Amino acid sequence: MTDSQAPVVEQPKCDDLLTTGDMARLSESTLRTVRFYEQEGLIEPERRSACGHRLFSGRELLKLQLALDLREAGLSLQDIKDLFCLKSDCACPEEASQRMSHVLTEQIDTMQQKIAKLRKLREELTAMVSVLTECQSCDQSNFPIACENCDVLSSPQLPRALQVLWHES
Amino acid sequence: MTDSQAPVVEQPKCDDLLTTGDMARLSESTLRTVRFYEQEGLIEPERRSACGHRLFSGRELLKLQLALDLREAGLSLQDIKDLFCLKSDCACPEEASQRMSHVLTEQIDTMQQKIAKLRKLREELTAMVSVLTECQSCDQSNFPIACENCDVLSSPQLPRALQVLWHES
DNA sequence: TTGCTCCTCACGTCACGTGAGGTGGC
DNA sequence: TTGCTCCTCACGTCACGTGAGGTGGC
Repeated sequence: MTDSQAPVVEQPKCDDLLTTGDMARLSESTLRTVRFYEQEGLIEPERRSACGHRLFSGRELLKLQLALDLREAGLSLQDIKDLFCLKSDCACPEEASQRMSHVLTEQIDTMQQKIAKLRKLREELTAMVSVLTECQSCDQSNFPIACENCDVLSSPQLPRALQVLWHES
Repeated sequence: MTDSQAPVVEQPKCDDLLTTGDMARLSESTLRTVRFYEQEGLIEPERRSACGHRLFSGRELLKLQLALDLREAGLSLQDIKDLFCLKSDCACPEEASQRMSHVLTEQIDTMQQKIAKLRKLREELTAMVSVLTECQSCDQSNFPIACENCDVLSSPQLPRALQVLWHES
């Protein structure tokens, strides 16, 4: 298994720590967010450099990335903090895995609902764009008054977005 | 077509207006949100009642509902205001339909990306819950130190959420 | 008189954004 | 000396939440 030809010495690399800027770049967030998440107790630098710069481990980058994804999914920072310390707040594996599974299952559920809502809205907007292609070649001079009587908008089941964003009355 | 048996007189019903409370209930939002959206110029009451209560038309309810859905999808109130007055800011149907289609297509795109991100995170959490079922019947007394050497967590491609929320180091 | 629904300030909150002014190593 | 990256306040912003105190019709 060991390659004696190229004995790349696996350095312990215990010092390849990440700066705040590294963290921001690698997580596609901002300096401000990295500092804010530290202040809120979501991540913690391993130590500070001589001149006071924060230095984070790779594990903290993982935590930051997961936290950002969970935020985007709609969880509050408090929710995420609770998740981060759920396991260590438990006394035994049964309790920990049960509580964790319970919380995660709830979150999976609300994510599913969000996905469904987004899909529905996306469908609505897509339907609207499709109707609008008919308007691209409209030759009515009397705009937008003529729209009111236009047969393009006379469908009985006009998508709501079209009613609101295109129809007047 | 007219049913002479039951001549339901179609009232003009020009007065079946909605109160702020009606708007909040029917849109599943709050009194505060309805008033805030009015203040920001997204909706407008048809008139006020004698005692100063806002009275909205059904069309404003549609606008409010769409606005709330677009907000949930990630648009800012300014984005939504821009959408609401895009058509009337245009001079001809070609310009209006083209600009509207362009904006909507961009939004559909970002929604698609959001859906993809949510699906991915949901998959990650689902995978984690599935691994956790193995921990439900764990008989290790030495929790959580024993987890570190547990073969359940020794998979080479452990989901990130599991690494962050379950693994210690 | 009591509930209920509405009203207008006005301060609070959450998750950051955005300068202002300063430091330290190439 | 100049850029670059980092630092700490500290005020601003967006989309509301949350009382406080008051009104008006059943």
